[in-house]
Amino acid sequence: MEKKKVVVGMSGGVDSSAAAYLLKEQGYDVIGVTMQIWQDEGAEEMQENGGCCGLTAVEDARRVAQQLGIPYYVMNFKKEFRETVMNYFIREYQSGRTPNPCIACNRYVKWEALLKRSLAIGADYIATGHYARIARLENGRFALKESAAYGKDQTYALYSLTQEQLAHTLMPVGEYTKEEVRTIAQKAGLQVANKPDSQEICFVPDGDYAKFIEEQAETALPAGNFVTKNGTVLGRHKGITHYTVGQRKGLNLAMGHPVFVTKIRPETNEVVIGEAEDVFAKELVCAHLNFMAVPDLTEPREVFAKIRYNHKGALCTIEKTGDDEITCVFKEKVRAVTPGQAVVFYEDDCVLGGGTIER
RNA sequence: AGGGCUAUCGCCAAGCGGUAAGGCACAGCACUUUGACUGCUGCAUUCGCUGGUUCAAAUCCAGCUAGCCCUG
Repeated sequence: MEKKKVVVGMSGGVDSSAAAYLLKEQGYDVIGVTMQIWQDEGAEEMQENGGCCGLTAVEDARRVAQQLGIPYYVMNFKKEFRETVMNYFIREYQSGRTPNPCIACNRYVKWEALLKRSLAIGADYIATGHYARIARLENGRFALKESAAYGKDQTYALYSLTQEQLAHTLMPVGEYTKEEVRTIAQKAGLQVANKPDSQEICFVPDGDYAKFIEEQAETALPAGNFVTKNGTVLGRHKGITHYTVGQRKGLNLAMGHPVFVTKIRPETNEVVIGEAEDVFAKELVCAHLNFMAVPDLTEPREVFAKIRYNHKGALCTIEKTGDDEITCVFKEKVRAVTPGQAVVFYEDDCVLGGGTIER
């Protein structure tokens, strides 16, 4: 019988390289693809920028593909990335919210644009080096399950995948720990086995996202006031794009004790400042829902919710409070519920679904 | 232009004759496929200025300067 064809998104890093290797071993007809997303042509010295979207990506990925003896292509997704990730990123910050570009990239670029193009060239699946497992549940639905790698699980950033997308996705690395993956890459003789993990926002190489926004938008948002919840003015802020809920550093407020951003009010251009305990909240409301393990939420349910990447999760009760809205009441207060970030619901190690935090 | 008080790192603030605490802010690093949080490290050879007393002064004395308060 004919081998299934799979397109592997190769970043040049260990994980996706190992993924390609594993799939080849498993007998798939593997095609390596690197997505070109934000790099400027001829961008010279972004070399350091390892990881998911760095520039050395193409070079490293091509070498790995060659080693594995699989066809390799570079596909240009700059337009899609620009529109669905960078512009979204800028817009969100300018609205006083805090976006998660990785989630947008997964959703719109990897699992929409890349999948579409891959299917178009005759592939049955796309695969990535994400630390997550895909399972077919008894109810017939596809769902993500947390990876075997303790601190590395990436299901949070993938909660928005649809059934259709999951049906055409493979994540071979999800069965292993990071150490095991490095070992696999080493044994396979891949030179990228020891590349450091990626981090920070790939299209903001120097980490100064606020500066990036100002450059891209070609205009900085106006300075405004830091205020207490009672309206007392504490000082001036540099523009709301510089802040996020729960932030402490960079406020330049010497109050004698640490103070934190509690809320951002775009309407009045105010950034509300409060005490450490003021940034804890008992509940949140999310929208733009996506369901995974279940088709919908018909009655209240007790689940674990992660409200940011690397959040350990907190016990809560979720209930549908609108057509496309869920209210989540936590058993214990959680720190820094931040509009714009995603909340993902888990039952055991299985992703039930999630949404975008609105308030 | 009478009287009193205070002047120590960007902010707050210990110190009271024996050779500059601490907090906040700030910086760097670590952590991290988002933003944050967190942790670690660093951060006044110098105490408004000028003299004096003393083996030794930020600490005592005098003058000057500045700010605050009260009384003109």
